[in-house]
Order: sequence, then C-alpha cells, then structure tokens
Amino acid sequence: MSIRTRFAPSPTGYLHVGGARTALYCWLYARKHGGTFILRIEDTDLERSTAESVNAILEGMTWLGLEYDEGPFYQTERFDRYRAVIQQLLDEGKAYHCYCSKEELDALRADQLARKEKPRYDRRWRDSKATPPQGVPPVVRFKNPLSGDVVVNDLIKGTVVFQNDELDDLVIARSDGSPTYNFTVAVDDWDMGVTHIIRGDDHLNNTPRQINILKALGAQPPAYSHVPMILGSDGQRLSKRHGAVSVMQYREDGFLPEALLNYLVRLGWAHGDQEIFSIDEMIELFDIKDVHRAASAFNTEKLLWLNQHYIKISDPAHIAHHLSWHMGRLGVDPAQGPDLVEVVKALRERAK
RNA sequence: GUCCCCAUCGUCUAGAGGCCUAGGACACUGCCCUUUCACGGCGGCGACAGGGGUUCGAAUCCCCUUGGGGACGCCA
Repeated sequence: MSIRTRFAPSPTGYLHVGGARTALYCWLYARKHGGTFILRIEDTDLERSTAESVNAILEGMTWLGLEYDEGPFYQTERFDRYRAVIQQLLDEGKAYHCYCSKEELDALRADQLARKEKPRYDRRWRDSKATPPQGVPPVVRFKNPLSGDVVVNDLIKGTVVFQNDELDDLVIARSDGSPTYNFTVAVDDWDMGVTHIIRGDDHLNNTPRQINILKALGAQPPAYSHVPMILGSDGQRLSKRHGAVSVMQYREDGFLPEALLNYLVRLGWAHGDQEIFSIDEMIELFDIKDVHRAASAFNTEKLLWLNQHYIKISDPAHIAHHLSWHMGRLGVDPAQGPDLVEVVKALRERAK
C-alpha cells in the first residue's frame, strides 16, 4: 500500500518551527517512500481560524519548499460529510445527545478537581431516559468503550497503553451542530486514506480517542508517530519571548530555507555524526523510527552556524537571489548597486 | 490531583550489554594562519539525574525516587 502522510495545522497563527519540523518529517517520509503528502487545514474552530493564518502557513511551507501533493483541504468545506457520519453514529447507538449546560459541566469539573480527581464527563446522558429539557440545543457525545484498553503502537514512542475507563465521552458535535477536532481528524484521516500520522506528541493523549472513533466507524487505524515538542533555549515551552518562533521571521532575519531545514531535521534526529544534509540526503537517510523520544531545545547559535555554512558553499547566484529579496524588502533597488553575485562572492566568507 | 510521555557535555546528539578511561557538532576557550574582521588548522573545557536490582560485565535491560514536559474544553 502506498504511503500517505498529512500535515494538518489549525489556522490560528503563523507556521512556527515546531509545526515546520512536523511538516518536514511528514514530507520526508512521504518522499522517501514515494508516497503522497497531504495538506489539510483544520479550521473547525470558526472563532479562531483566520484566512491570514492560512496564508501565513502556506507561505511558510512554500518558502521551505515543502510542496504538498494533495490539498489544501479545508474541514469547513466538509461539514456535510461530518454531519452524515454523526447521524450515522447516532442511528447506530454509538453516540448520543447530551443536554448539559456549560455551567453544569463547569460545576462538575470544579467538583472533581476539588476532590483531586481527574475531571471528566460523568456520562449522565449516556443511557438517560429522562425527558430532554425544552429549548436546550444538545451536543452529540461519542460513546467511548467503558472497559478494556487501547494500545497505540507508536513508531517513535513505542507501545503505549491507555485504559478506556480513563477516557470520557467526548463531544463530537457542538450545540450549533459543528463538529469538533477529535472527530473530524478521525473521519478525515480515514476518508483521505492516511496511512501514517506524524504529529506533535501533545496529541498522544488524543490518539486512543481517535482510535475508538475509527473503530466505531469500522475503519482501520493508521500508524502513529508522535514527535516531541521543541522547547525554547531555556527548556521552557516555545513562545514569543524566546524571539523568533515564526518560520517567516527566520526568513526576514536572513536565514536560508536550506539552513532551517537542515537544523530542523537534525533537531531530534541524527544519522551518526553527520551534521550537514542536503534535501536529497534527508530523503534518503531520514526514518521516522529514528526520531528521538525526548523534547529538544531550540538553539539559534547552531542554526546560525548552519546558515553560514550554506552561505559559504552555495552558488553565489543562489545567495544573490535571496539577497535581492531582502534588499527589495528594505526598499533598495539591487539594480542600482554593484552586481549582487560579485558582492556575495566577496563577502560570503565573512557573513552569517 | 489523575493519566500519558521523557531523562548522555550549557545545547543538538552518537551509543541498540563488553568496541566507552563515553564519540561528533554548536557555543566557550588556548595556539597557529592572517594588516583588521571573518574563514581555516591544531588543542582544551565539558555529560551517562539518584538509588536499587538482573548480569562475569550496564550509559545501554527491569523497578523505585527525583526532575522536566504533555493531556484532562461545546480549542486544535
């Protein structure tokens, strides 16, 4: 069977380095196996998703050269499909309506937390015969299995077992009828024939839920690979205070895409002592199974070194091309000055 | 709090029981090259979180502790 991977960002911000690395790994894995790389925009959160973010993500991927074979698919364009599957689950008794108000749920959560329990929905409407309250639009919840466990054979993390009784009945459709993340992911990965899911390990806990939904749908779960997070230089979660986090910010700061790609592929993965990888070498040597299990800290110094390396060894015309982009951005007309290729030749030994 | 993940130099990592008095890279640093800055060359500093096992032998396997991270939403 042909390999199919997907990168599925939610358009609620720019493409950051963590997402870029995940996209790179998905892309490399597909390329290595002659498979298909799919781009899917997970925009079911109508409140936070923006067109600007979609553009920023597309722009970032284009700059890095991570071209997709299919897509971009937008989940907002697939609502009819989700609605049909939700109805199917309802008809089959695999999902049910829940009439709890947000206040009710908040109170339940606060209560459980106060008792030092893991907060989760108590399934009060799962088998309820009670008459639904008037005028309350219900959400749809998925009937998660009550016992047994879900085994995830993760290509990076190894075998991870989750007890079903740790999971609650998650909401798959909001009271306004719109579908939610864990559900749309399962349906899409199934519909799109995704064979290998490669994503951030912040999704590892979602995996058993998605597998249960897939099973309820009669679908074969794909292979999972959860790549660790990228931390800031101080070992804390990457955020704006660490400086550049947006991929496009690196472009503006003068980094070459090949330098960022080389840095990212080497962050959390290695092939012996090799530090420099061309795109072709990455495709040939990269294997998702060799990705490190621990989170890693982003180190701009090393990126800078790689950038310097690529400036030195690249064709001067190539560097000049990037240089003219920066000059244009600064309002300088390259045609007015000396030949950029010559400038690059003269200065490349001493630039970063 | 509960569940899940993780743990080798400051950082990225090699290491899949003996090849390890733990290797490479970035950073830092000494010397050389050099009119300057870089580049380059040769050195140096620097780590198996702690404790128990298993084994003739453990950075490598198992358990506990500690420390990080993630998840627990009508966000994704």
